[in-house]
Amino acid sequence: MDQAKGPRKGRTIGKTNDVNADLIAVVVAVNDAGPCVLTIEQGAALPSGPFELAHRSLQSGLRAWVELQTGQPLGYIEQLYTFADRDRVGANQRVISISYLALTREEDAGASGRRSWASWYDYFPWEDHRSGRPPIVLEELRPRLIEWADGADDGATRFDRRRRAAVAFALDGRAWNEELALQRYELLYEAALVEEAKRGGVLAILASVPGRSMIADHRRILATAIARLRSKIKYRPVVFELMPPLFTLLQLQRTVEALSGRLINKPNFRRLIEQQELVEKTGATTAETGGRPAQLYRFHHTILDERPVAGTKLPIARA
Amino acid sequence: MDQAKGPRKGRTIGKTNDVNADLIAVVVAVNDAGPCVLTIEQGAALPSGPFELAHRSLQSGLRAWVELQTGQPLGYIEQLYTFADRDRVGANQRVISISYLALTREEDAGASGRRSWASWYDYFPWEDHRSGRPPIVLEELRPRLIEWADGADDGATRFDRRRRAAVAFALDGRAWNEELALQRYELLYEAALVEEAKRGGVLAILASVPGRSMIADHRRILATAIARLRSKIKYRPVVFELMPPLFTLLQLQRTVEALSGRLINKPNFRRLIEQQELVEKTGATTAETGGRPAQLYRFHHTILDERPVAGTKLPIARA
DNA sequence: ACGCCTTATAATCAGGTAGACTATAACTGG
DNA sequence: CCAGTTATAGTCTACCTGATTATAAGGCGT
Repeated sequence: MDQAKGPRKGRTIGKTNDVNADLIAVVVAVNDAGPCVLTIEQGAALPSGPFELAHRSLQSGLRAWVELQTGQPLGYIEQLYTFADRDRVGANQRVISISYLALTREEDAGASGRRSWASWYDYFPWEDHRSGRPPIVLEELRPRLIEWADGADDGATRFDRRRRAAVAFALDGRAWNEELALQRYELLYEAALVEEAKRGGVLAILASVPGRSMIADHRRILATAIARLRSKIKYRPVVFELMPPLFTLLQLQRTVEALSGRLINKPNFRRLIEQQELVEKTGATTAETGGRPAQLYRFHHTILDERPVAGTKLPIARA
Repeated sequence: MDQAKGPRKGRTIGKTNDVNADLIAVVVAVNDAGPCVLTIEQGAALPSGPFELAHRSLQSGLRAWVELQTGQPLGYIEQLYTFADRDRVGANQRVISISYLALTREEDAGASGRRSWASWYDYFPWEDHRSGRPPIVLEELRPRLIEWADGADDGATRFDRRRRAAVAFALDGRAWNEELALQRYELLYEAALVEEAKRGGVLAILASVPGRSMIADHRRILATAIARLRSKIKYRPVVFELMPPLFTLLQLQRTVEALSGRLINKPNFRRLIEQQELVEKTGATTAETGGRPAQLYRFHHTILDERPVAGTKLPIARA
C-alpha cells in the first residue's frame, strides 16, 4: 500500500514510515491588557489538530482547526517550526508538529465556548520589561540559575552555565535583549525550573518558577512565536496586522511596546514611522485619548508591495 | 491502530491521517568557482529521503540521508520550510516535505559516486550580479515578463504584474535586491517561464528561460535556501561555516560576494569585520594571493556565545 | 636591479541615522 | 481658569555607512 503512489524511488520498500502531522497555531492579538494568545482548555493548550486528507493545504488545515476550536478566523499566517516529538513515538508511527504564527485583531472574534485569550506574560512573567526589569528576574530566577550553574560537575560547565544565564537574562550588567525569549525558556527548561521539565522525565530537584505552563511543548512553541515576532517587527511591517483600520501613532507605539516588552522613545518612534511612509493621515482625529486629540492614521498598503525589504525599525530605548 | 498511542483527544476517530514525511537538504559550500549546492542525479535533484522510525530526530534523519547519498557529513543545519505537496496525494496518504539548509566546506567531502557540486547560478543565471546586471535579465526575462503581464485580462492585473516584475527584477530604474531570489523564481513560475511550470499542468505558451531545472520542486527549495542565506549573512555570522579554519579578509569578502551575488566595498568590509571583533589575527600570513602577503585570520568563536544578536552586516555597494 | 602590477592595509571625509532631549500646542476635567 | 494629559514639532550629538585616497609589501618580467 505504501508503494502504490508515485515514484518513491524504492527507498522505503517493505517499510512503513507513516507519521501523523499535527498543526499547532499561536494566534496573537494585542489589546489594552497587552499581548494575548488564543488558547483552549482554559489557557492550558494552543489550538491544534491533525493534518487530514480533506485539507487542501497545511495552512487551510490550520485555519479549519482554529476556527472549529475557537471560532476565530485567521488572516496573516506564517510558519514557525516543524519538529518531531521524541516523546510520542508509537510502534509504527511518529508525530510531527508543524507550528504557525497567526496575527489577528481580537474584535474579529465570534463568540465561542472553549476559547480564551491569555496574556503572554502570564506564561512568561520575566519577559515584560515595560516597567523596567521585573522583580522576578533578580528575586526568583537569578538565585536558582546560579544554584543550577554551580551544581555542574566541572568548572568549565559551571562557567558556561553562568555565562549563558547572564547573557539570556541580562545579569552582570549586560543589556536586556527581548529577542532571546526562546533561549530564556530553553535555559529554564534545561535548568529544570519550569514545570514542563519534570514531565520530560527530568527529576526536578529545584522548584518551579512563576509563570503558567501548558500541555506538551505548547509553551515552548509560544516562546518561539514571541521570539520570532519580536524579531520580525523590526524589519517587516507586520504590526499593522494587529491594528484596527484606523489608529493613532501612540496606539501603534503601545502595540509595539506590548510585543517587544519594552518602552520606546516617543518622538523617535513617530519620526521613524512617518519618514518610512508606512502610514498616511486620514484627516480624522479622535478625542478618546485623554489629552489633545490625536490624528488617526491608516496603514499605507501600497507600500507593502513596492518595498518588500522595508521594515518598521523600532527605536527601542537602550537602558 | 491509530488510536493506540497516547492522548489524541479522540479527534481522529475512525480516520487515518497518515502522511509520509520527506527530508530534503540544500547543502551549500563556496569555492573559487562560486557558491555551490550538493546534488545527486547529475545535478537534477537535491539529496532527500523519507523520515523513518529509526531516525532519532528530523535532523539526524536528514544527516543520514545526505551522508548515504553523497558521503557528505553535515555541520551547520537550519530548517527552511515545511510544505504539503498537492501533487502527490494518494488514496489515504499525503506527502509532507521538510527542507533544510546546511552549510559546509567542500573539502570536507569524502569521495562518493552519485554526488556532484553544482553552481547556484547554473540554476538561477539571473541571480549573479557580481559583474553587473547579467544580460539575461534585460534580453530574455524582461520581454517575456512584459509579454506575460500584457496577456492578463484586465488592466489592473496587467499593471500589477508589471509592477511585481519590476520590483523583483529591478526594472524601470529600481534597485536590485538580492534577497528576493525566491520571489523571482515564483514570479517566473507563475509566468510559466521556467520548465517546472509546464509539469504542473500549466500549458506553457511561452518558452522557457535559461537556467537549469530540477525534479519536483527542488529548484524552488534551492531558491528558498538562497534567499534565506542571503538574508541571514547580514545579521548572523554564518559565513564562517563556509570558510576554512584560516582565511584572509579578501577570501571572506569573496565568499560573501559569491553568496549575495553582488560586490562589496573592500575597505568598508574590512572595517566592519574588524570592529565587530568576529575574527582574530593568527599572525601567520599567506603569499598565495598574488600581491602583498595577507594576514590570516580565524573566526573568534567565543563571540558567538557572548553576542547572540551580533551579525555580519554587509556593506554592499549600492549602484 | 628596476619598474610595474597586484593585493594588503590605513586613513579620511561627507551624509545619514538613531538616541536623547526640549519646547509648544490642544484638549479634558475639576 | 488652571492642572494634567496627550499630541506634535524641532534640536543636538554621537555613531554608522558609503565612498575615496594614500601608502605598504610582495611577485614578475625585462
